[in-house]
Amino acid sequence: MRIGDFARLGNVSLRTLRFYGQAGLLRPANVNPDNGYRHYDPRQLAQLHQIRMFQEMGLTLLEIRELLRRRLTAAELREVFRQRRAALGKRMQEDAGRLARIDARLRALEGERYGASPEVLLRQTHPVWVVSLREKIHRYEEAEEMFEEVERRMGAAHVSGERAALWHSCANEGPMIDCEVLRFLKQPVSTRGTLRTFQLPAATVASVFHFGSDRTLEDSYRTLAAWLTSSQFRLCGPKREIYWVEARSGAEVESVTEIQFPVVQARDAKRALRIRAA
Amino acid sequence: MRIGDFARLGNVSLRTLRFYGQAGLLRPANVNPDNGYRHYDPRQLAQLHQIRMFQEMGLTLLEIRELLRRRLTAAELREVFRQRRAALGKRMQEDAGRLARIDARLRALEGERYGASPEVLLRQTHPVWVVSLREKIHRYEEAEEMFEEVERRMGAAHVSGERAALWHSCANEGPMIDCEVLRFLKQPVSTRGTLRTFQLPAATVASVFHFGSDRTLEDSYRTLAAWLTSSQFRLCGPKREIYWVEARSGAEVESVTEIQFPVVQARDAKRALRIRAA
DNA sequence: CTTGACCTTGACGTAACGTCAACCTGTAGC
DNA sequence: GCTACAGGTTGACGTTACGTCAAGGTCAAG
Repeated sequence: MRIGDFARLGNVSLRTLRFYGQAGLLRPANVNPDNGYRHYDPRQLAQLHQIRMFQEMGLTLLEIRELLRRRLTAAELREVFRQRRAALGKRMQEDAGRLARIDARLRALEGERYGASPEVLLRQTHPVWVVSLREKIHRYEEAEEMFEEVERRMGAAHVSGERAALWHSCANEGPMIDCEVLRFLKQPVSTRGTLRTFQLPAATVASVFHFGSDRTLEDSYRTLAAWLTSSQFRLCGPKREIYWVEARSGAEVESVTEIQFPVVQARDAKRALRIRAA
Repeated sequence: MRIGDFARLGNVSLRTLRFYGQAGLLRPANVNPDNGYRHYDPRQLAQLHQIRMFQEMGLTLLEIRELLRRRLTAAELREVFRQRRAALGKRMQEDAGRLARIDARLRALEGERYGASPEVLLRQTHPVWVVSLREKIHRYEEAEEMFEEVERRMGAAHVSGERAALWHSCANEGPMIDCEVLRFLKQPVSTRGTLRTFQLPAATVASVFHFGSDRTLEDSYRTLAAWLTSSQFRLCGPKREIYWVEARSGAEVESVTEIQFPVVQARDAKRALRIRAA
């Protein structure tokens, strides 16, 4: 059986078969030494389909080759499949999140009559280690002192990351502001007293970047709030601020502040999704 | 802001930033002509995150570049997202199938005490156009005549694909065998009378390849039946046989027959899966 | 003998970077 | 002024699983 016929039966391209041969996955049963023609045994059809099956499960050709070459024990095989299962499950989880975010952007586009907010990003954050100090304060300016206290108590060595803050409650929600100031860390460190070290969890956040003076920060908050009400997401944790770049007196550096609203899909949105999927 | 700082803030590698620059996606705000150093404006952080967001939705860098370069209308943007949504949905569907098949193989490994059946494949078939003739017959041998009738009535031009058959009921299920013989087609053709043309639907099938005489075909059926009872799948349609290679008298060619059992997950397996996912 | 289908090897392209290698720059400490 | 050394540069090659030429050899039919 020549390569063309074999490829037709196996529903693969000639290139694929030549590639499998070269990769040591599925060599032709014999090769005519005069003209180099590859000849396949019809029995190899089963092998070809086996390879395609493993491939479809997400194994790489290298893994498949090893799997076929060294006769694996049942335990090893099980381990391979379990790993594949886990990876697939993870990807499906992530895809579900991606799908939700795309839906959110689609809905934002529907409500375009207000002139949309292309500057609002909807993304996943990574978990990050932080050291924090939480206090109730009267004015936002007091946060500065809190940062300075954290930095004094930690020493310069450990606090290499950016400043950030969690606003557990804001000025318009009561008489006091519940503020938690953070510094990002590279590794967890041990802390005592009022200083806490923990891993700021990953989250889906709606975020905007604010450039320039803090006096106009309110505008960005309003943008985010407007986005939130028109989306099918709801706030699910304290608002975050990250001070990526801070203006320094003297140097002409503009500050860059990111405002993040951690969000989850509202309950009715999830239900709608499940119906659509079914 | 030099490239290293910008990369740290944006949580990307230097290589990535250089690549984005070269790809015209995100060029440094300015480049020192003396030493070639790239300098980024902190404002570009928002652009970088926007790019990463689109990328995470599954857009290619090329698409993102076009999307950012030509200011798209809301309608065009919506179309892009809708397409992404559809692709993601499709992948999630497929992944669900893959996951089920991996689970099936894992379960097969658990029940290894019987010596497993590594020759049983569990795979997806593609839809394929066929012409068919269905009749009730007494003995399997009569199928041969049915094939000959189909081929006579179709003419050689159209029936270029392999022979195959659907067994709606077999000898052990009643006095008559309900047999539908098929020939694969490249394109649909119009047929009259008892000949039907339709697209054999895609399916998840458990299959084995049988080599050699039909007299031992029963063995392969038994293998598949054993696999089926130990799996959490159940038959969901007529058994299929595909005659990939047919022995010809004279030539020393062994025949190759594939037996396919179309299957779906049993109801309890689906429930178990849903619980595990939740 | 020609035609056309089929086969060969070899080379390059894909997407989004990772990972060297070889070399240049800027700053800090002595 | 010299020396580290951290940080920058370009350039090239590797990754996966093939697709897509290009240039040329082989085989069966008419």
